Amino acid sequence: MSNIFKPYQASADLFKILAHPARLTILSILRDGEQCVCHIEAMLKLRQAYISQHLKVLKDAGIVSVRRDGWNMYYHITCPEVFVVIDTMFALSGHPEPIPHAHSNANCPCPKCHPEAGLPVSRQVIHSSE
Amino acid sequence: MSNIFKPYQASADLFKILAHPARLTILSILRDGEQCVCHIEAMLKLRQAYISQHLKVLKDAGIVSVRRDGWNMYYHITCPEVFVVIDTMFALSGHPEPIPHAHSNANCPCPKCHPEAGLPVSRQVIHSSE
DNA sequence: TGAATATATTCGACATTCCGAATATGATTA
DNA sequence: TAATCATATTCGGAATGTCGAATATATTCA
Repeated sequence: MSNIFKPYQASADLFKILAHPARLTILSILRDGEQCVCHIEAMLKLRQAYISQHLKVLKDAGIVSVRRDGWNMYYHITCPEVFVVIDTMFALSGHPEPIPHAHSNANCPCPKCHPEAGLPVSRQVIHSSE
Repeated sequence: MSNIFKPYQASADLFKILAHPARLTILSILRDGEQCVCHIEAMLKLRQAYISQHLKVLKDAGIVSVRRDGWNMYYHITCPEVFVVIDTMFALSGHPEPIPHAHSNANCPCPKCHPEAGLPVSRQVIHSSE
């Protein structure tokens, strides 16, 4: 492509990665520590494959990495600097400060959130919150 | 779309605007003051219509505004806060500080750069720089 | 080994963006 | 008014992104 664009190509590419609300939401969930896919799934109530696709984009961009633990894949942030960009943009678009990620352990079936951690999610008892 | 994304939609939209090297380059030119389209054209050596298309995107997003002066349209930044985001991203992608925009007046035929300002560009004498 | 589980990949339809070519618009000068 | 000038818009094809459905993979348990 045009040679003039060269210095801004990398920035533009990274902006493109951030230009999707699903990915921004996923990053906000990973922000305060690693989470497995099923946790993200439970939080966002979105299809697993859909989340996996976005996680792949983030991973290919070097923003997150994965660690396997038994059945589960735990994703974590490897480039926390992106949050400086994201927070600035978030403030710019009307939000004074980042939204804290509410870990609603009660409704999340993943082994990290659930008391009976380690059991297959399908065998865990979901505690109704009332 | 999904309700969960709502808080991040505006941020994602703005990221999308910034996710193009041509637009980042144009913004860097406008950074230190308004410029007419033909100045941008001369700096980037790109087709006029192409630049106009990107300027429209930036204008629709509320990042720049236009002022007419005779034949020329002068664009200027109306949302300088975006540079906080851009600079942060630029630093993140390997550049310690923003690239200063070199106004090479000698080669730019626009009325703002040229000594015989006010004449149609086509009638101006381009001073070779040697 | 085979079934169950969490997650990943592939495929395809659809939407959007990119960008060149051609043309239109609106201001200015003769 | 007609020609000229800077800039804008429209159109269309190619490339890319989105996202659902189906399927594949790797791990663990029985």
